Amino acid sequence: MNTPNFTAGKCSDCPIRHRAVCARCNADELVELDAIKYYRTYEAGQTVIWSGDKMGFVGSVVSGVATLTQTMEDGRTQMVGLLLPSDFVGRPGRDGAAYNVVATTDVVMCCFRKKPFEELMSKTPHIAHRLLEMTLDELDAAREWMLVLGRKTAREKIASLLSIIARRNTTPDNDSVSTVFDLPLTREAMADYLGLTLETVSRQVSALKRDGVIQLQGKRHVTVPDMTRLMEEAGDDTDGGFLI
Amino acid sequence: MNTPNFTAGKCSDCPIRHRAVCARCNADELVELDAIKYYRTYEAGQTVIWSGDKMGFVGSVVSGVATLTQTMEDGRTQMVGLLLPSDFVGRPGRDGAAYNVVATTDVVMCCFRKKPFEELMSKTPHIAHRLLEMTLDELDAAREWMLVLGRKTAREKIASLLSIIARRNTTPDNDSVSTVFDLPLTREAMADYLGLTLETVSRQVSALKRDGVIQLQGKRHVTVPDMTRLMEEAGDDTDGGFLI
DNA sequence: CGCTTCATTGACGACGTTCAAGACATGTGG
DNA sequence: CCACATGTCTTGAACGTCGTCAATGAAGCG
Repeated sequence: MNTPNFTAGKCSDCPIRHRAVCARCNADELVELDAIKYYRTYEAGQTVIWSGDKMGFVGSVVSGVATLTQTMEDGRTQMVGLLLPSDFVGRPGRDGAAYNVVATTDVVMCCFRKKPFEELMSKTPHIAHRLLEMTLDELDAAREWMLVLGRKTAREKIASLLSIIARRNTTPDNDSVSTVFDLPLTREAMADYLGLTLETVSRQVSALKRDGVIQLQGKRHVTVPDMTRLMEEAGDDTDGGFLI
Repeated sequence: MNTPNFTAGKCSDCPIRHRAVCARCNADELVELDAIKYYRTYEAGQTVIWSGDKMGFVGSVVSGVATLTQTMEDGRTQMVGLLLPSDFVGRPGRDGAAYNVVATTDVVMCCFRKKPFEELMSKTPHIAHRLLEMTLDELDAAREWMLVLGRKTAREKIASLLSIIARRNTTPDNDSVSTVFDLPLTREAMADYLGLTLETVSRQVSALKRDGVIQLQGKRHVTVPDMTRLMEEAGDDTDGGFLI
């Protein structure tokens, strides 16, 4: 139900039309993209791409959530990206995948065959410009996350993750102030995101609940009565100083 | 002496001509860039840009080393980027700086006035393409660093930092195998990079020295007798599996 | 019902931080 | 030349956060 059925294919009806890599394209360019695109679906838990494998395509997440992870030989793993609808997957100009991509919910991807996509990119500036913009945003997000990983306590890390998900994933709430959302991640995935163990994640989530910062219905459904409080717990500036 | 005197201004003689944001530009485009560029020098320790300030320019590091840092209200700081010669500073399309930029050695910057640079970017694809490529590389580096911050031990972190600096900063060594370089960072800066305290950095550097992984002449001059050993200590794949 | 997966909770210990003292190098002034 | 100050780094001891290991609970499914 939070995976809307979009596998039809008309770009004009596409839910991510205005935010994805194709956002700036005009009608003509969309026709060209249309010719090299196809949809693929992945079930929750399925691996989309293995690190090191040759990639035949790049693409956008249309619906669902996927994760980007790195793994060391001994099995320690770190998530390095959370892919939400409209996020771009793959790197033009590179053959091999640098990370594992795993679907954490059912996922629909809009894929472009890589070679034609690269040619299209060099012909039309709109795609390249949008991709640059998106990459710069991701770089900012990665750097924000470096602060979380390097300097925040376990409690602050959890609060940071919750407020990020809340910001990108809120379902407009009927009863006013409080923010409500579903966690798209298991405790283990949260741990991999935050550089913690799943036990520590569980403990800190419980602690935030005990202290009234969040409420839980089941294990995944979260209510935040006071976002400002949550952001204070995250150690962030509460007065969101935004850059344009 | 490791700050070569380049403040003259002919792009053709520029030491970073082939790697910076201008790398792909042809002669005509260089002329246009030339018209909006100017050089600035900063002394070691000097702040180049304050986070939040309005930025009138973007630019490239020509020589020297600078750092990109984020700071929390209570003073905890995390380095999120290490700017070496040819690296790009600033974000086209954004007015305010998101990070502090501090020169750790004497630095020469090649600056472009922001507005004209943005106009030039939208006219010529070469600059935008090169910037996209560089941004993707930086994103990869940031993600690599997330693994270091989230999952590596203090000892592995130090070894990781040393091997990165060794890779980008090696002075070709007369006597064969061993790798020699100068650390451009204080212990405190290393700590800020690695999400550690300076005491822990000091202890782990001493430990690596005691165990023969590195040798020190003074506090900054490092000799690595066996790079493979160092990379093992870093927890990295020793067989550098490279992506193209 | 048993089986699996995901999550919670407790006890204990290791790793890294904190606090504190001291080493070492460089520079300044008497 | 020595006394003194300053900045950078090293080292030690005590502490605390988070990881490890293990048992238990809760929910979904054949």
